[in-house]
Amino acid sequence: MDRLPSAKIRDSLEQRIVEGELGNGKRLDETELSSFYGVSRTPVREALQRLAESGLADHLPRRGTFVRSPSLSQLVEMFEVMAELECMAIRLAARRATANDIDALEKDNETCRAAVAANDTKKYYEVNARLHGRIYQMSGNSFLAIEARRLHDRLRPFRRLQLRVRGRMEESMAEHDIILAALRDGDADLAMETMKKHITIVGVRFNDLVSSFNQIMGDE
Amino acid sequence: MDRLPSAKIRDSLEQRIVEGELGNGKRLDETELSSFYGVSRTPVREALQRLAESGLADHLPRRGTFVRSPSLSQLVEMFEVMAELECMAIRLAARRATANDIDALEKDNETCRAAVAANDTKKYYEVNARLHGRIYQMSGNSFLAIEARRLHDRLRPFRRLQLRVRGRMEESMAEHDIILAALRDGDADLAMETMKKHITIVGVRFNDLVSSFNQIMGDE
DNA sequence: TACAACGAAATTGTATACCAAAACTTGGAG
DNA sequence: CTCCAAGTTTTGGTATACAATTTCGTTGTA
Repeated sequence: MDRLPSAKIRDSLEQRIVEGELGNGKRLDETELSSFYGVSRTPVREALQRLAESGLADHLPRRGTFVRSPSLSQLVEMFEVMAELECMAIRLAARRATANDIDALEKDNETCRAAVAANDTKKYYEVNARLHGRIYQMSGNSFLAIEARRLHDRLRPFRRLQLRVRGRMEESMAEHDIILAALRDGDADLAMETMKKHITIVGVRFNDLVSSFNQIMGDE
Repeated sequence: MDRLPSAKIRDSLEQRIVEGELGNGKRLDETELSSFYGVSRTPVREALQRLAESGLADHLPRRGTFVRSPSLSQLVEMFEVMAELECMAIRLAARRATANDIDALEKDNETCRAAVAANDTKKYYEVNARLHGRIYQMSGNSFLAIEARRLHDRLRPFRRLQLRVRGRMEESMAEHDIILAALRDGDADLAMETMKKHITIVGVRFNDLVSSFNQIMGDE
């Protein structure tokens, strides 16, 4: 699998954006990026076009391309949609999951729990993402899986908002437990209900959210 | 609003794809397109990158860019997700709709009904799209509105599948009526339930679907 | 100081020419 | 007919040039 430089650049930029290295309206200078990646402007421009198309950047004609960090209200909207997609995935997964699938989830969940105990947030995020990705796959709807993963990735830098709230990490683990148990029982309704609560940030007090948000975004 | 040539080409290609002019794995030749649009290869290549990113085309390294027509199973998956998004939109809209909003919907619905009576399918599709778009807006979640519209557009050439089935058009109108009435009553549950039925193609018999699909796609 | 106008510098968008690498085509040879 | 090799085509990318704008800095003025 020999990917093209332009595709690699696109992915690298995506990663650097969602990891926060390039944040908050940062200008993506074509010549600067071409020297950074050691290529000419052409592949860089193509990468930027694709970033803009996928919504991670904003392209203003003859002005430049800028990292698009969603506003707080857009962020809430995105989480609202994410909750719906996760809900849908778990509902389908509850119908289609095999014992093997659920075992794999349990395993991830235990790894997650260990990460919480060890206070290893990096590990937690990583395994958590894998767990949710597994659920998307288990839904049996590959289009849903792709879209959910895309949105999940895009929300990654903001997901920690959910965990800033005191005790949220333990609560989150408890929700995972309930969801997995519901999956084993084939109780789609309980799984959905818990998942919606699990994802949504509506329950987070608005002030907490705004302050965390400003911390992440650099406040200005 | 002076758009760039590359953006215009991208949109033109998108339109030509969803309208069916460029269908089913059609190769998008860079030099051919550049002479067609009277520009050099550069802006064409950028337009193709964006098309591929948005999922309307497939980009195979060093082989070319091809119109991506979803397989039948992918199509079912996409409609499944579409139903979920529409459901979500109508649920939110039921909470937030003003009398004015609903009046506008009623007006579109009447225009729709007239189009059905006159057997004017083109008009029907157009107004139907406007009506659904209005519901997305009414959800108050602009991110949902954008995503729903994007998927709606991508499914446009296949939406007629739903209407191929005998009597589906009248049934569809009846569903619109129920949804609007439910909106007026603030009955989100009824609106959602009807909307889900309205969008989903699961109810369509599989054979009907396959044969219609093959007709559209050129069968081969 | 504040500010408006003007011009220089920088950046984007496209054109053009060119080339390497990979894929496709074609024309036998067996 | 199948297989293989040479030639052709197409893509991905470099380098360069240049028009269209935007941005920035400076100057002149109130």
